[in-house]
Amino acid sequence: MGVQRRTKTVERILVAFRDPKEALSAKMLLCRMDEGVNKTTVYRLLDRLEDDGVVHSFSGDDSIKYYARCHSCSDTLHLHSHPHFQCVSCDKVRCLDFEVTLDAPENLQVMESQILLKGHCELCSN
Amino acid sequence: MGVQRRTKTVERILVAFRDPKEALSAKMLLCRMDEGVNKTTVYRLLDRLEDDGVVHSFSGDDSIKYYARCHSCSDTLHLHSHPHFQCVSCDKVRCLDFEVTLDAPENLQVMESQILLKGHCELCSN
DNA sequence: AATTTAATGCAACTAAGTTGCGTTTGATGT
DNA sequence: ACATCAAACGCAACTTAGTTGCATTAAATT
Ligand SMILES: [Zn+2]
Ligand SMILES: [Zn+2]
Ligand SMILES: [Zn+2]
Ligand SMILES: [Zn+2]
Repeated sequence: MGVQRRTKTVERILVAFRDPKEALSAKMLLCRMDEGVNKTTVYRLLDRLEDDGVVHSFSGDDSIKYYARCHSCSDTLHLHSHPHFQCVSCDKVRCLDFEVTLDAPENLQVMESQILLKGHCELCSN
Repeated sequence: MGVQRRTKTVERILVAFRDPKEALSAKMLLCRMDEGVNKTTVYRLLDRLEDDGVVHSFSGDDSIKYYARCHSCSDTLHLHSHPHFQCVSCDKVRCLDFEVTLDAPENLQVMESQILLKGHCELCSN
Protein backbone atom coordinates (compact mmCIF):
# COMPACT_ATOMS: atom_id res chain seq x y z
CA MET A 1 0.00 0.00 0.00
CA GLY A 2 1.16 3.54 -0.73
CA VAL A 3 1.49 6.74 1.24
CA GLN A 4 -1.44 7.43 3.58
CA ARG A 5 -0.31 10.45 5.54
CA ARG A 6 1.19 13.74 4.43
CA THR A 7 4.16 13.72 6.78
CA LYS A 8 7.03 16.19 6.79
CA THR A 9 9.38 13.65 5.24
CA VAL A 10 6.98 12.96 2.37
CA GLU A 11 6.78 16.68 1.68
CA ARG A 12 10.55 17.00 1.72
CA ILE A 13 11.00 14.10 -0.67
CA LEU A 14 8.48 15.59 -3.07
CA VAL A 15 10.39 18.88 -2.91
CA ALA A 16 13.60 16.99 -3.75
CA PHE A 17 11.83 15.65 -6.84
CA ARG A 18 10.69 19.07 -8.02
CA ASP A 19 12.76 18.78 -11.20
CA PRO A 20 10.42 16.67 -13.33
CA LYS A 21 13.20 14.89 -15.24
CA GLU A 22 15.90 14.39 -12.65
CA ALA A 23 16.43 10.89 -11.28
CA LEU A 24 17.73 10.37 -7.76
CA SER A 25 19.07 7.44 -5.79
CA ALA A 26 18.19 6.89 -2.14
CA LYS A 27 21.66 8.07 -1.20
CA MET A 28 21.34 11.27 -3.23
CA LEU A 29 18.03 11.97 -1.54
CA LEU A 30 19.54 11.42 1.88
CA CYS A 31 22.41 13.81 1.15
CA ARG A 32 19.99 16.41 -0.14
CA MET A 33 17.89 16.33 3.01
CA ASP A 34 20.74 15.65 5.37
CA GLU A 35 19.43 16.84 8.72
CA GLY A 36 17.59 14.13 10.56
CA VAL A 37 16.07 11.78 8.03
CA ASN A 38 16.70 8.08 8.37
CA LYS A 39 17.69 5.97 5.39
CA THR A 40 15.11 3.30 6.21
CA THR A 41 12.40 5.93 6.01
CA VAL A 42 13.65 7.11 2.63
CA TYR A 43 13.73 3.58 1.21
CA ARG A 44 10.25 2.90 2.50
CA LEU A 45 8.80 6.14 1.23
CA LEU A 46 10.29 5.58 -2.21
CA ASP A 47 8.60 2.18 -2.31
CA ARG A 48 5.28 3.68 -1.30
CA LEU A 49 5.51 6.58 -3.71
CA GLU A 50 6.26 4.10 -6.47
CA ASP A 51 3.20 2.05 -5.52
CA ASP A 52 1.14 5.22 -5.80
CA GLY A 53 2.48 5.98 -9.27
CA VAL A 54 4.13 9.18 -8.03
CA VAL A 55 7.63 8.02 -8.96
CA HIS A 56 9.03 5.29 -11.16
CA SER A 57 12.32 3.46 -10.75
CA PHE A 58 15.01 1.81 -12.81
CA SER A 59 18.45 0.37 -12.33
CA GLY A 60 21.41 2.55 -13.28
CA ASP A 61 24.54 1.31 -14.93
CA ASP A 62 26.13 1.30 -11.48
CA SER A 63 23.50 -1.21 -10.33
CA ILE A 64 21.94 1.42 -8.10
CA LYS A 65 18.22 2.03 -8.10
CA TYR A 66 17.14 5.45 -9.33
CA TYR A 67 13.78 7.16 -8.91
CA ALA A 68 12.15 9.97 -10.87
CA ARG A 69 8.73 11.57 -10.94
CA CYS A 70 5.99 10.02 -12.99
CA HIS A 71 3.91 12.17 -15.29
CA SER A 72 0.98 10.13 -16.44
CA CYS A 73 0.91 7.27 -13.97
CA SER A 74 -1.57 6.37 -11.26
CA ASP A 75 -1.60 3.60 -8.66
CA THR A 76 -3.52 1.45 -11.13
CA LEU A 77 -1.78 2.25 -14.41
CA HIS A 78 1.97 2.61 -14.83
CA LEU A 79 3.30 3.58 -18.22
CA HIS A 80 6.82 4.77 -18.77
CA SER A 81 8.64 3.33 -21.70
CA HIS A 82 10.88 6.36 -22.06
CA PRO A 83 14.67 5.98 -21.91
CA HIS A 84 16.99 7.32 -19.24
CA PHE A 85 20.36 8.95 -19.51
CA GLN A 86 23.31 8.62 -17.14
CA CYS A 87 26.28 10.97 -17.51
CA VAL A 88 29.56 9.12 -17.04
CA SER A 89 31.24 12.37 -16.07
CA CYS A 90 28.97 14.13 -13.55
CA ASP A 91 26.90 11.04 -12.71
CA LYS A 92 23.61 12.87 -13.16
CA VAL A 93 20.73 10.66 -14.23
CA ARG A 94 17.53 11.80 -15.87
CA CYS A 95 14.49 10.87 -17.90
CA LEU A 96 14.53 11.43 -21.65
CA ASP A 97 11.48 12.57 -23.53
CA PHE A 98 11.15 10.36 -26.55
CA GLU A 99 9.23 7.11 -26.49
CA VAL A 100 10.77 3.96 -27.91
CA THR A 101 9.01 1.01 -29.42
CA LEU A 102 10.99 -2.15 -29.96
CA ASP A 103 9.89 -5.07 -32.03
CA ALA A 104 10.91 -7.98 -29.87
CA PRO A 105 10.87 -11.60 -31.07
CA GLU A 106 7.34 -13.00 -31.19
CA ASN A 107 8.04 -15.86 -28.84
CA LEU A 108 8.79 -13.46 -25.99
CA GLN A 109 5.99 -11.87 -24.02
CA VAL A 110 7.54 -8.50 -23.18
CA MET A 111 6.02 -6.64 -20.25
CA GLU A 112 8.44 -3.81 -19.76
CA SER A 113 11.57 -2.36 -21.31
CA GLN A 114 14.32 -0.39 -19.69
CA ILE A 115 16.58 1.70 -21.87
CA LEU A 116 19.61 3.41 -20.39
CA LEU A 117 21.90 5.63 -22.43
CA LYS A 118 25.35 6.41 -21.12
CA GLY A 119 27.54 9.25 -22.22
CA HIS A 120 28.36 12.89 -21.62
CA CYS A 121 25.55 15.29 -20.87
CA GLU A 122 25.39 18.75 -22.47
CA LEU A 123 27.27 20.30 -19.56
CA CYS A 124 30.06 17.70 -19.61
CA SER A 125 30.52 17.45 -23.37
CA ASN A 126 33.55 19.74 -23.58
CA MET B 1 44.99 -6.27 -17.99
CA GLY B 2 43.18 -9.43 -19.01
CA VAL B 3 43.70 -13.16 -18.58
CA GLN B 4 47.33 -14.27 -19.02
CA ARG B 5 47.26 -17.91 -18.01
CA ARG B 6 44.97 -20.74 -19.00
CA THR B 7 44.14 -21.93 -15.50
CA LYS B 8 41.60 -24.58 -14.61
CA THR B 9 39.18 -21.98 -13.32
CA VAL B 10 39.34 -20.00 -16.56
CA GLU B 11 38.55 -23.18 -18.51
CA ARG B 12 35.64 -23.96 -16.24
CA ILE B 13 34.20 -20.47 -16.58
CA LEU B 14 34.45 -20.66 -20.34
CA VAL B 15 32.63 -23.99 -20.25
CA ALA B 16 29.88 -22.38 -18.15
CA PHE B 17 29.50 -19.79 -20.91
CA ARG B 18 29.18 -22.37 -23.66
CA ASP B 19 25.65 -21.22 -24.50
CA PRO B 20 26.41 -18.18 -26.64
CA LYS B 21 23.31 -16.22 -25.60
CA GLU B 22 22.91 -17.08 -21.94
CA ALA B 23 23.81 -14.41 -19.41
CA LEU B 24 25.08 -15.38 -15.96
CA SER B 25 25.67 -13.57 -12.70
CA ALA B 26 28.70 -14.25 -10.52
CA LYS B 27 26.47 -16.14 -8.13
CA MET B 28 25.02 -18.31 -10.89
CA LEU B 29 28.53 -19.14 -12.03
CA LEU B 30 29.57 -20.06 -8.51
CA CYS B 31 26.59 -22.39 -8.10
CA ARG B 32 27.27 -24.00 -11.44
CA MET B 33 30.88 -24.78 -10.54
CA ASP B 34 30.24 -25.40 -6.87
CA GLU B 35 33.21 -27.52 -5.80
CA GLY B 36 36.13 -25.43 -4.70
CA VAL B 37 36.03 -22.15 -6.55
CA ASN B 38 36.26 -18.95 -4.60
CA LYS B 39 33.92 -16.06 -5.29
CA THR B 40 36.76 -13.55 -5.37
CA THR B 41 38.37 -15.54 -8.16
CA VAL B 42 35.14 -15.57 -10.13
CA TYR B 43 34.66 -11.82 -9.79
CA ARG B 44 38.26 -11.18 -10.82
CA LEU B 45 38.12 -13.53 -13.79
CA LEU B 46 34.92 -11.96 -15.04
CA ASP B 47 36.61 -8.56 -14.93
CA ARG B 48 39.61 -9.87 -16.84
CA LEU B 49 37.52 -11.69 -19.41
CA GLU B 50 35.56 -8.51 -19.96
CA ASP B 51 38.79 -6.58 -20.48
CA ASP B 52 39.78 -9.13 -23.09
CA GLY B 53 36.48 -8.76 -24.95
CA VAL B 54 35.54 -12.37 -24.20
CA VAL B 55 32.44 -11.42 -22.24
CA HIS B 56 30.34 -8.27 -21.91
CA SER B 57 28.32 -7.18 -18.91
CA PHE B 58 25.16 -5.30 -18.06
CA SER B 59 23.00 -4.59 -15.06
CA GLY B 60 19.86 -6.68 -14.67
CA ASP B 61 16.56 -5.34 -13.43
CA ASP B 62 17.47 -6.82 -10.06
CA SER B 63 20.56 -4.58 -9.94
CA ILE B 64 22.81 -7.58 -10.33
CA LYS B 65 25.61 -7.64 -12.88
CA TYR B 66 25.21 -10.20 -15.65
CA TYR B 67 27.84 -11.48 -18.07
CA ALA B 68 27.50 -13.14 -21.45
CA ARG B 69 29.87 -14.13 -24.21
CA CYS B 70 30.92 -11.59 -26.79
CA HIS B 71 30.81 -12.45 -30.45
CA SER B 72 32.62 -9.76 -32.34
CA CYS B 73 34.60 -8.03 -29.64
CA SER B 74 38.33 -7.86 -28.99
CA ASP B 75 40.33 -6.24 -26.22
CA THR B 76 40.55 -3.09 -28.34
CA LEU B 77 37.05 -2.88 -29.80
CA HIS B 78 33.87 -3.55 -27.89
CA LEU B 79 30.59 -3.38 -29.74
CA HIS B 80 27.37 -4.75 -28.39
CA SER B 81 24.32 -2.58 -28.75
CA HIS B 82 21.98 -5.55 -28.69
CA PRO B 83 19.19 -5.78 -26.09
CA HIS B 84 18.90 -8.30 -23.28
CA PHE B 85 15.93 -10.17 -21.95
CA GLN B 86 15.16 -11.13 -18.35
CA CYS B 87 12.35 -13.56 -17.63
CA VAL B 88 10.35 -12.47 -14.59
CA SER B 89 9.22 -16.04 -14.06
CA CYS B 90 12.31 -18.27 -14.37
CA ASP B 91 14.85 -15.44 -13.93
CA LYS B 92 16.86 -16.52 -16.96
CA VAL B 93 18.69 -13.71 -18.70
CA ARG B 94 20.00 -13.72 -22.22
CA CYS B 95 21.18 -11.73 -25.20
CA LEU B 96 18.75 -10.91 -27.97
CA ASP B 97 19.77 -10.85 -31.58
CA PHE B 98 18.44 -7.68 -33.09
CA GLU B 99 20.42 -4.47 -33.03
CA VAL B 100 18.75 -1.26 -31.92
CA THR B 101 19.56 2.25 -33.02
CA LEU B 102 18.11 5.09 -31.02
CA ASP B 103 18.04 8.70 -32.10
CA ALA B 104 18.98 10.46 -28.91
CA PRO B 105 18.77 14.24 -28.47
CA GLU B 106 21.62 16.03 -30.23
CA ASN B 107 22.92 17.74 -27.12
CA LEU B 108 23.79 14.39 -25.56
CA GLN B 109 26.97 12.58 -26.50
CA VAL B 110 25.84 8.96 -26.17
CA MET B 111 28.59 6.38 -25.77
CA GLU B 112 26.64 3.27 -24.93
CA SER B 113 23.07 2.09 -24.59
CA GLN B 114 21.71 -0.69 -22.46
CA ILE B 115 18.33 -2.14 -23.32
CA LEU B 116 16.69 -4.63 -21.03
CA LEU B 117 13.37 -6.25 -21.83
CA LYS B 118 11.40 -7.91 -19.06
CA GLY B 119 8.67 -10.44 -19.49
CA HIS B 120 7.91 -14.12 -19.87
CA CYS B 121 10.23 -16.22 -21.96
CA GLU B 122 8.92 -18.79 -24.44
CA LEU B 123 9.07 -21.55 -21.82
CA CYS B 124 7.22 -19.52 -19.18
CA SER B 125 4.54 -18.00 -21.40
CA ASN B 126 1.78 -20.43 -20.47
C1' DA C 1 -8.42 14.94 24.55
C1' DA C 2 -8.43 9.91 23.54
C1' DT C 3 -7.84 6.45 20.21
C1' DT C 4 -5.95 4.21 16.33
C1' DT C 5 -2.63 2.97 13.19
C1' DA C 6 0.63 4.82 9.66
C1' DA C 7 5.10 6.41 9.81
C1' DT C 8 9.57 6.80 11.92
C1' DG C 9 14.26 5.72 14.00
C1' DC C 10 17.43 2.49 15.34
C1' DA C 11 20.08 -1.54 15.27
C1' DA C 12 20.96 -5.57 13.26
C1' DC C 13 20.96 -7.98 9.16
C1' DT C 14 21.51 -9.71 4.01
C1' DA C 15 23.72 -9.78 -0.27
C1' DA C 16 26.79 -8.07 -4.11
C1' DG C 17 30.99 -6.84 -4.90
C1' DT C 18 35.95 -5.29 -3.43
C1' DT C 19 40.63 -5.21 -1.20
C1' DG C 20 44.92 -6.71 1.06
C1' DC C 21 47.90 -10.22 1.71
C1' DG C 22 50.15 -14.48 2.06
C1' DT C 23 50.30 -18.85 -0.69
C1' DT C 24 50.01 -21.61 -4.91
C1' DT C 25 50.84 -22.53 -9.59
C1' DG C 26 51.57 -21.91 -14.56
C1' DA C 27 54.90 -20.21 -17.93
C1' DT C 28 59.51 -19.30 -19.22
C1' DG C 29 64.51 -19.91 -19.27
C1' DT C 30 68.68 -22.77 -18.04
C1' DA D 1 64.23 -31.66 -14.74
C1' DC D 2 64.84 -27.58 -11.85
C1' DA D 3 64.83 -22.64 -10.47
C1' DT D 4 62.61 -18.36 -10.94
C1' DC D 5 58.98 -14.91 -11.12
C1' DA D 6 54.72 -13.03 -11.63
C1' DA D 7 49.90 -14.27 -12.48
C1' DA D 8 46.32 -16.36 -10.25
C1' DC D 9 44.33 -18.03 -6.11
C1' DG D 10 41.95 -18.49 -1.35
C1' DC D 11 40.73 -16.40 2.66
C1' DA D 12 39.19 -13.02 5.74
C1' DA D 13 37.84 -8.68 6.33
C1' DC D 14 35.63 -4.92 4.38
C1' DT D 15 32.25 -1.61 1.76
C1' DT D 16 27.87 -0.41 0.25
C1' DA D 17 22.81 -0.84 -1.20
C1' DG D 18 18.96 -2.29 0.51
C1' DT D 19 15.86 -4.93 4.10
C1' DT D 20 13.61 -6.41 8.54
C1' DG D 21 11.90 -6.46 13.35
C1' DC D 22 10.50 -3.82 16.91
C1' DA D 23 9.65 -0.19 20.01
C1' DT D 24 8.36 4.76 19.71
C1' DT D 25 6.25 8.88 17.58
C1' DA D 26 2.85 11.43 15.39
C1' DA D 27 -0.90 12.10 11.82
C1' DA D 28 -5.74 11.54 11.25
C1' DT D 29 -10.30 10.68 13.01
C1' DT D 30 -13.76 10.51 16.78
ZN1 LIG E 1 27.40 15.44 -17.00
ZN1 LIG F 1 11.97 8.20 -16.18
ZN1 LIG G 1 11.22 -18.03 -18.20
ZN1 LIG H 1 24.56 -9.54 -24.61
